Amino acid sequence: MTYYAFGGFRLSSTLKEIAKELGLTASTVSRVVNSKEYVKPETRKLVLKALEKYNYMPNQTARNLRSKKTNMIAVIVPDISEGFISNIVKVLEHVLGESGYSIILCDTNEEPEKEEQYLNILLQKQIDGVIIATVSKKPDAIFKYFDKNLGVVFFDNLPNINVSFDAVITDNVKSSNMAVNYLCDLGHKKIGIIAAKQDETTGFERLIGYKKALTDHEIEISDNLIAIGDFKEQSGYDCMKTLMNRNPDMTAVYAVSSKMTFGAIKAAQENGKKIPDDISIVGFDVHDPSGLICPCITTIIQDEVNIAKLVSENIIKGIADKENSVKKKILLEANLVIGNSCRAI
Amino acid sequence: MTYYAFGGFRLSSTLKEIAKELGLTASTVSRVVNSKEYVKPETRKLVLKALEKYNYMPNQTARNLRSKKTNMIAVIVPDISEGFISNIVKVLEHVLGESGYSIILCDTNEEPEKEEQYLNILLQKQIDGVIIATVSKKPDAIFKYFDKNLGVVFFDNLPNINVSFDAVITDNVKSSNMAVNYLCDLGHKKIGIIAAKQDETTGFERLIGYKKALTDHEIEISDNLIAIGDFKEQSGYDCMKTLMNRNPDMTAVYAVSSKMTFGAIKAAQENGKKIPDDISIVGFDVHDPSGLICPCITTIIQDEVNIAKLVSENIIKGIADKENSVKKKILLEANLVIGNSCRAI
DNA sequence: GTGAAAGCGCTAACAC
DNA sequence: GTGTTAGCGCTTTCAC
Repeated sequence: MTYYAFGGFRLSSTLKEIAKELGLTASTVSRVVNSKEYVKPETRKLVLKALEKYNYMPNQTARNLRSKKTNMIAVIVPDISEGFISNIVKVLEHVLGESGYSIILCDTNEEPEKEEQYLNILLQKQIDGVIIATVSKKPDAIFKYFDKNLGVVFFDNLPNINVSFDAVITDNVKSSNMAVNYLCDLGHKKIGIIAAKQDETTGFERLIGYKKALTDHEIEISDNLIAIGDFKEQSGYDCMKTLMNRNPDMTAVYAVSSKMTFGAIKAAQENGKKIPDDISIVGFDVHDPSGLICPCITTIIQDEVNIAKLVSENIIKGIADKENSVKKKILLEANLVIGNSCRAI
Repeated sequence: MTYYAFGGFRLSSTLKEIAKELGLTASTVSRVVNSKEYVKPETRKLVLKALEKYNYMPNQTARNLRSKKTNMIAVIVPDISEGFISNIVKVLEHVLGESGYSIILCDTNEEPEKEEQYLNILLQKQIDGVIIATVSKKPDAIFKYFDKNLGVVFFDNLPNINVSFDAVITDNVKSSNMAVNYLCDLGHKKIGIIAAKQDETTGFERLIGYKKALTDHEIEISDNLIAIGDFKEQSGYDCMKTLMNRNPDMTAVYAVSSKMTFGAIKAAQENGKKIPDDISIVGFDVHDPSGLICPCITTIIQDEVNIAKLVSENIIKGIADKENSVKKKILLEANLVIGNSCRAI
């Protein structure tokens, strides 16, 4: 087995050092490093050999200072351990990496204040752009950090503010509509919803879609069938209990987040309800990497890959052409993935 | 609703500009910014007001260049969408953030070559440290990037090399031992293992633990009961098929990764085997955020929070005292979480 | 207490 | 073709 001293051959030489070694000047060496013209072929060869010999690596910090670019993009998310988020982050990292960007990951743990703290640090770090799934209720607090030198793209949830900005999101109204239509078409009339915070666009729009579907099917909207949670499992559980209490005749429930779906199912099972025999369930963002969840849950699945690709595309555009890039909101369609958590009635 | 021009109040002024405004010099303003002594109280007050007025933010790029520190730590992982990894990354980000570090996330997608590519870029970016769950088979290729200016901590899988380095890992031998002991104690004699790549320490050591448990229980080790996968679901499926073919009398299987466990279960179910009635299964790293997987799988769960905390602690130490910090390997115990995928025999 | 000067490592405009 | 110079924004001696 080969023996190594910890630490390999990095000598971390500078342009100047190498130039001195060769009796040249930093400019010339720089020209070679950056493959610029106007260097005598022989000189170039000499320099290249020295670069190799000293294992030269350009110091990006110095370059950043000069170019006022860092090739770093921050990705601010509420919870990296959530499937929907980590799937998107994975693609973001991959696609943006191919364009030479590195990703600074910031997990706010769903705490709005942390978004501000992060933005403060990140701007000092001179990042080129920020991709953010915000949970903030105070768009002012966030927007004040954005200036023309920063590319910004929102995804998942949007700030509730009257300014144009770039965003890539799922058409939440349409998705919910699809989910609830599906239940209506199966013959359900008493359909509950476990919605979410109405001051977040995701929560708000998903409720709209539910109402629209009912209206389209000429089913009356009843407040008794609407419960508002906070995206987390416990609230799904609590909401489900409430809904079941209030509506003994409810035959289906639509829950607008994965964790609330899990909570709802546990509440139903605890009350002795079988899924889908006694109650049908449609979820949102329910990922099952195991493929072993039973019953297999019918759920809305967002187009994570394309969300990430479009976010990447737009942040790159936004960084390249800060002044003129037209701010736009891109809506993607989601899919209803049919499992066996719903039955016809 | 308030109206905003996109872009808030950032004026991105420099020390020099502010100094000029006040008829002072950058040094003095710098002293105030950095809360240094030797500034007349009145001057300080004046400067503070100006800093506020112009919303001064120090340019970290410039500071980095000067201080040769960036307060950035790279985290290189094979797959951020895997539960074990994202749980650890979440804690790392949180703990290291509290110490003023930002995290650059690098997902290698299990491709060893990408580790080298990343390290190359990261070193140019002058990161202070790197935390890495390597998948590389050529430790040389990685080690050559590590010098005394870089804090390095390994976790999960270790490079197979004769150099001392910092690492925090689960005691794989002991964990496997625990898993297989459990099966033995339930009375199983014909216990299969779906192990993993023997050139990765994780794969290698988990097989050792299996053998040790059998030996301790005076059960003969049979090659027929050993299948080697690659951590992924398909291989778990394939290995399970092979094991079942070769050993019709096999009553239990231990799979050393979550995805292989899922694959194995599907293969078993496809062959009409009920779990745990016909075959008992113990998995590794099987996370079920839904709590709805049935049967609930008995599995080894690593102590992710403490792994992340110890990694953080050690990378910080390693960065602070590069020369003298003693390189050490920290072994943590895992837990066997009992579900209902195993039965006594 | 404050300023002047140098320099972190690199690049680019301008000279020669 | 190559060197000289200046400067990105900041910190830190060293003078005064």
